[in-house]
Amino acid sequence: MYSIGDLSRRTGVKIPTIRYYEQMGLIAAPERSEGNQRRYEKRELERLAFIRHARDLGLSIESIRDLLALSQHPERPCGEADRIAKEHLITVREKIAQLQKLERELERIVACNGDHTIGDCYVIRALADHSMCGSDH
Amino acid sequence: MYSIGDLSRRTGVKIPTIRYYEQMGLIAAPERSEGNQRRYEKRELERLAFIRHARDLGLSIESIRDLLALSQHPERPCGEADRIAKEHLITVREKIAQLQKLERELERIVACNGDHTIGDCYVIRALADHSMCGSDH
DNA sequence: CTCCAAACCTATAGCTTCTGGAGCATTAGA
DNA sequence: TCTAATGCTCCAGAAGCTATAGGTTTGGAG
Repeated sequence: MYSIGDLSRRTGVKIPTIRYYEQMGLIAAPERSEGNQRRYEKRELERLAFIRHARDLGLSIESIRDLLALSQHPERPCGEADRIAKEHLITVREKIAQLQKLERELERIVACNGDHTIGDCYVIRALADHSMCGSDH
Repeated sequence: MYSIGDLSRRTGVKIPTIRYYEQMGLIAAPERSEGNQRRYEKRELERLAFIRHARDLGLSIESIRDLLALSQHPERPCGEADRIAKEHLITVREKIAQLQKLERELERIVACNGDHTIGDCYVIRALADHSMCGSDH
């Protein structure tokens, strides 16, 4: 039996976050001690570790909820779990591409040395005038 | 004189967002018509375009507030504006690196074909068991 | 057994950056 | 003059937590 603090230390999920997950229905309400404190079993530790890992990978609470539901049915084909992961991979790649565009633009903007005045600062001018942009964001 | 709708169409910033920016102090409360509707001048259109552009680049409201304050003092040296942009470039690069790590891990996870059952699905197993990860996130 | 600090409880509010709706007022054009 | 489009304020919600206040329980030391 683990207290909520044990669970937190073992998974790296903060205590209020564990309670939040319970409220959101990601983990079931656990047993309570006589004094009304949460007492968890190993099963719940594993489930929380699963959630933690998936969150680290950037999956949404919704996706995780779906994956958890799927994992309750080991006999079903796993195409759906695959689809969720693949879909997420696509959004991760899109984010990377977008950030790289921003990186290029920021590099251009930052090319100023900071040794002149705001009046002719490239940072300020670039932000004020979109037409100076190379890309089409 | 532009109505809030004109401003919205010209900058691509949604109407409630414009009102939100006013509330947050990013743009000044404009003149009002006799019937209490907002009436903007060209100056405010430019300021909003500046904000829009900076938001597109992912700058926080706080950073934008700083840049706007700086742009009010064209005589000052622009090192500060530079610093903000450079700092942002660093965080953008960090985000890219992190997402690329996730990309690699997801690629590994997704290598399954979806033609078997949840019980032995790599997606589910990989999420349940952190030790299967290559990287150290 | 008693005591006390650490850990736990609930409830609520706040963070960030908007977005949307309800219910009513104004404006612009036919 | 009429009416559709647009605008107003206020409030709630989304995501995913985090923090605070004010109180209770637990576990170990003496």
